[in-house]
Amino acid sequence: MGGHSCCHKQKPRKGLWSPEEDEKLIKHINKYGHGCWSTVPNQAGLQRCGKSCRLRWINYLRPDLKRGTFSQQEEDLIIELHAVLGNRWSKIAAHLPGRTDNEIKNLWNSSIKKKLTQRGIDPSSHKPLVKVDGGDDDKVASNSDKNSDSSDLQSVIDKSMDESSTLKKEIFLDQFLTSSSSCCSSNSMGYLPFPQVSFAPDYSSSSQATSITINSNPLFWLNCNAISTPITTLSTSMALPPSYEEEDDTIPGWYTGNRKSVNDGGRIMLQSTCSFDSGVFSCSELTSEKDVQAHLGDEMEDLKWSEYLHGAFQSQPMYGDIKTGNQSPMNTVSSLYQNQQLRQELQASDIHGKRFHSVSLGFEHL
DNA sequence: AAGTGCGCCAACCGCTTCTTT
DNA sequence: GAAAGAAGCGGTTGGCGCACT
Repeated sequence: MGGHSCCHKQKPRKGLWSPEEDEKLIKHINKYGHGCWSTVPNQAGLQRCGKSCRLRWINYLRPDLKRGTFSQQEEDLIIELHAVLGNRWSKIAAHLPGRTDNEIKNLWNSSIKKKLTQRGIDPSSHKPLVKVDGGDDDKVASNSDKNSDSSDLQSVIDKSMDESSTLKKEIFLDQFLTSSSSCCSSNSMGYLPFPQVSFAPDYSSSSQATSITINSNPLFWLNCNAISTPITTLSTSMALPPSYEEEDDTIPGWYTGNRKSVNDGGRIMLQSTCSFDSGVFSCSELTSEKDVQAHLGDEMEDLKWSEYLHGAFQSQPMYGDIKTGNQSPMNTVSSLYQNQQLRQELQASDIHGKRFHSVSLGFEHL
């Protein structure tokens, strides 16, 4: 494209902006607003393309920009959001006030990517990297590439999601987003009759019992003040090694995020502390999807179901050394880690294959 | 001091999406 | 519904500054 309508008349200036140009642009926008960007260069007396003016304003001159280095919390949030949203920088930026998509993209490419790789995490898939057997020491591969046997929960999920239900989820989400008409506040959100998948293999009778509830309703994470996050509530006793139970809040290994461990009559309940105002969701609260509108912060989010799946199940971050037990101000992101925890716990179970077959069957009912 | 390599970041490019006519 | 223009987005590039040799 190169040639915008605003650039036809005269050859636009390129390259870095001079302070004079900045001043002109600021003055003009402060006085008149930007209106149509293609007319800004002429009106402001700039020999720039309107697109270039827009970019300069958005990325550099806007008064609400937060300059300076990213905090650790911001970085963590970016990583977590990236796990959910992928390279959708503008979406990610929407959750970091004062930061631009360009800034975040640059940070990702220059810094975060490297850090994750050093920590043995594939920055694109957010899965742990593993050494390739017999290969070059430096060669690593995504864990999921290697461990694809049927006992791998991830592959089970991937298969069931990718092959049989992604299309349905997309259709569903389309309906969900387009049919939405009423706004739901953070404490009166609507619910879909979406399968709240539960496996409850008699957890009252056996120490081997595992009760897992995966709430697959996109609203559970779309309607979140700070970040969209799937809620995975799990109450389990068998999957946790004794040390977990003893250490209460401290889960060794990769996860030391924000969680509570509640002793519930012999069972250890790991509970999300997601910052949903309403706190507890129940099936009885479900309403028709017609009544539902997803909110992500203040804006409608156009997440597709397949992306949700990737975020919730396929792209679980494992940043044990990032999370150091201190609670992030962004509480809501922590539940992402819980999905990872869920996976790990299920991997310890010899029955999880069946369980996730049930998940996919459940989704089939969409 | 000069040359080189590297990282960071602002800006560009081209494509897609949205809006208007 | 189609076409055109505008805006938005994400990948990529290029230049600057710094560290190292």
